[in-house]
Amino acid sequence: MKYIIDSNNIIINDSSDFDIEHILECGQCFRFYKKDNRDYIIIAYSKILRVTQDDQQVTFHNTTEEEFQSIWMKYFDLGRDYSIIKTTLSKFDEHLQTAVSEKGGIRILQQDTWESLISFIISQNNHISNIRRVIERLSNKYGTYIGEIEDEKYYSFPTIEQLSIATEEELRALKVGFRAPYIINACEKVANGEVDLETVCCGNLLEAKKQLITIKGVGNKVADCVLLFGAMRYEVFPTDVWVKRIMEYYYFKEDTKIKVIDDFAKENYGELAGFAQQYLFYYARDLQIGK
DNA sequence: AGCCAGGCACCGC
DNA sequence: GCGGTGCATGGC
Repeated sequence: MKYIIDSNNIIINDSSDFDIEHILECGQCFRFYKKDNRDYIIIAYSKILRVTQDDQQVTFHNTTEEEFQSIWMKYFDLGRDYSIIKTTLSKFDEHLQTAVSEKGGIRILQQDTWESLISFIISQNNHISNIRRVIERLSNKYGTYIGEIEDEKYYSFPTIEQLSIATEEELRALKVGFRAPYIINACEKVANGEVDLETVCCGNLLEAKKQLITIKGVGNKVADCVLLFGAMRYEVFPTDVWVKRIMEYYYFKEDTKIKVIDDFAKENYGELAGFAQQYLFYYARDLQIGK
């Protein structure tokens, strides 16, 4: 995607496949702050970025070309042509076509694998607003101070080493609830190499998933989220309550096992299953479909 | 007040 | 292997 440099800002003029609200509010990431309509502060890779958008353009504030190329191009997946993905998915059926049309500004962020692992452990049986608050508390306590905007201080997501010092009592004090031992177990298994993030990220997919679900508190769905949102494994189809509901509502017309939905998605959407999932999830949740 | 949330571990069968 | 239940917390 082409960009232009305007003093301290980087600007994109073609935003047909980029909507900062869709990208952030679609449930894939948790470390952002809405300052105004289509005006967000994002924390990722130990950096703070402000993004604003209007009808003409997207502006990435106060960043350099070097930082933009090395971090944000990748983070926002700007090297990928989403118009092809959307066209392909729209051809499958009218429901997917509607979801893609309504939520066409979604892009799947290339987030950090470790941060995704902990974040989606926290996400289980939880509301997105609460997930975000818990992750913010974790970052404030165990992460590194990375700067401030308008008197608000921001902290990076804790590294494995930083989070490994946390005790169960401390974590419970941050209101992670029953997930406290899960986080500790994730720290242990990643630190001692039983779970190799390099494998999760770039190795054999089945081996990656096998390793992930050895962690207490990581089952099929959390593993799939880590693989999709933290490891660019676009062939996985995380099926949560919302995806289950919309798939039952549109396709199966009855209570359906997750395995059946998963197989259906893989067979139909193939390499694009992860993208399909995200359009469907955001669309369904926004409209409360099937609830 | 009771139900639910981007589920999972644990238990009984 | 499969289905039921409890789980911390907060919002509605």
